[in-house]
Amino acid sequence: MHFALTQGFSLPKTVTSHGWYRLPPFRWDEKSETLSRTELLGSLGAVDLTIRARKRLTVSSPENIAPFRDEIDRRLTRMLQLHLDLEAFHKQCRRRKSHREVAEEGFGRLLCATSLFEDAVKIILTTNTTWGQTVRMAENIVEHVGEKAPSGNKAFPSPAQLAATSDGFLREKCRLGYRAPYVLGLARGIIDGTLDLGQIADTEMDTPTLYKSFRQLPGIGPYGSAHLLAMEGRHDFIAVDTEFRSFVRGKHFNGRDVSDEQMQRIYRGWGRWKYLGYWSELWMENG
DNA sequence: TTCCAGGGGTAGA
DNA sequence: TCTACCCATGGA
Repeated sequence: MHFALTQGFSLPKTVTSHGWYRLPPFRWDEKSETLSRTELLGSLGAVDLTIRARKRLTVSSPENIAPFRDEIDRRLTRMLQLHLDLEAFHKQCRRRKSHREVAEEGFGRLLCATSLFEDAVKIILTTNTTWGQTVRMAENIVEHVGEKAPSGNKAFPSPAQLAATSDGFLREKCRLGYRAPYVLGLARGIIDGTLDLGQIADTEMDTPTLYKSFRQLPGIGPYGSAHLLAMEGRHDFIAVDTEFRSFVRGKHFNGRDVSDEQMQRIYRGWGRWKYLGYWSELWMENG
């Protein structure tokens, strides 16, 4: 199955744009530049998908996925932010000596899950913990709750599958700690209809409204909401976390202790591309 | 032991 | 609107 690609798209740069590719059900093979994922796909249940990009995007699977072409197209578009027009951001990068490399390399697309639900859950798993524990929590959820494909690989659970677990199970088996009620509240809210993700992530909303909308989700605060916005391709808000603070303090303030507001002010000139302005600096620093 | 990590919810001011 | 405090977990 093939899909057209926009010019300048790079699969490895998009995949490794941040840590998401280390969280199951993503599997990334750096050598062959192949991204794999196990997806719940309608009547097929859990199926393995393998994604490569040369001149176009190629998706292959051991199952007959042809009837699901439109659905796969929608999911890959979200996952790789294929709809995102980065020209205005790259234009700003070209104007700054410090960021020319960002435009030349085509950086700016972030790897996302194939659904807002999965991204929201994973963002909850990143809060107030180490990255190693986030990875472990995601592994536990996929291992203990995810549906198994014929290969043995497992998919990320659906809202219904997570809603059917319990607080005790998510704490004891998945080691979520106090995050358990947030994840459960999110899943159960979707199932009982009190949370409508389609309505909450209404693409017609202006960005500040969407930011407030995401903050209604359990366990999603200012950091999580800004992160979810970036995954919707909106970069007006910066997700301020300990990594942002330590990076900006070191790069722009000689290690001095300054307020979050002062740190965010550094990126004011980026307009609607503030988060990518910061994120691209982090990306350049990490090679 | 104590601290704290890619924060968020809540009560009280 | 702002601040202080609590929240599970596990590595340093």
